[in-house]
Amino acid sequence: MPELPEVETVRRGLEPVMFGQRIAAAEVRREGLRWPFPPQLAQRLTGATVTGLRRRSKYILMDLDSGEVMLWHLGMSGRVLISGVVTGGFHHEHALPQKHDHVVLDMGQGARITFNDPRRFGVIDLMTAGAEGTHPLLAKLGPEPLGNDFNEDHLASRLAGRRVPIKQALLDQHIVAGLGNIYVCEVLHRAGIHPTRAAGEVTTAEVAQLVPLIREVLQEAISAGGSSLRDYRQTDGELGYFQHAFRVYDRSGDSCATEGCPGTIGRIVQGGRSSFFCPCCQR
DNA sequence: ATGGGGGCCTGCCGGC
DNA sequence: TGCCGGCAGGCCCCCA
Repeated sequence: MPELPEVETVRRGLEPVMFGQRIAAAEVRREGLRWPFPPQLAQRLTGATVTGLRRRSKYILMDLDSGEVMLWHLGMSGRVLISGVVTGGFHHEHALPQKHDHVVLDMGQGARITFNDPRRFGVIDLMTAGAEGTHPLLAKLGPEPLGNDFNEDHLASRLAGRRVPIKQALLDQHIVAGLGNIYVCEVLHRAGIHPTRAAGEVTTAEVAQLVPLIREVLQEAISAGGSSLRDYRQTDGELGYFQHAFRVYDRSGDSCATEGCPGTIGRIVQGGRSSFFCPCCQR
């Protein structure tokens, strides 16, 4: 489910109710998700104050005054909902526990944060502060696509000589961290690049276009609160609305949105994932 | 090093 | 109505 824009939207939702607040109670309702939770998770969280909320790629990092950092990944179906607070004059009551609510945090001020994940591909872990660089899930990640380390030189050097399709290269989190299936499809369409083209065959000029287009698509999606297809929701339960701006993703059979292009959006499978593209204007 | 494919889970949707 | 196959915003791991 969540790619960078969705995770950033969740982070922004959590910030006002978690930053500077104490975790009064932590309920851990199963042993783990994709991997077992760290030992004594609930005890290690209880009483800690959140001193920072950061995002790295598709991970949310919560700094705790206990000297630990909690890492969340939402996998394919993870959701984070906030209840018990007033937003926009509306009071969100605590809901009854739902199926697949795995971890519940009650903050000192009354907000409740619930991590729900039906497919359980998500991750929750704890690490020592400052250990981000060595955490196995974070250590080898490529640069943040919205940061300065992601630029034409970096992308060109990582694509050079690679025979993998550009679609799969952009999904590779070691090359650039945070893109997923939706946004790679959208980026390649805006760039006019066919998803099956070998990464090493993407020209210098095209790489130069890809960098700002990746930033553009991600920024637009963040501004829209992410994309809601099936399970994703913002932390207040509202849908994201970038899905209305999709030009190719899940639009097989639609007319191409490119000005003057007579093409029809098609679908192929690459690396076991659907790729949506216009065979006419993507070459 | 690179690449391909399997596997982890649950839920939903369409076809028969 | 019920069953079954296919598919889903991710990513690790093993094999050649």
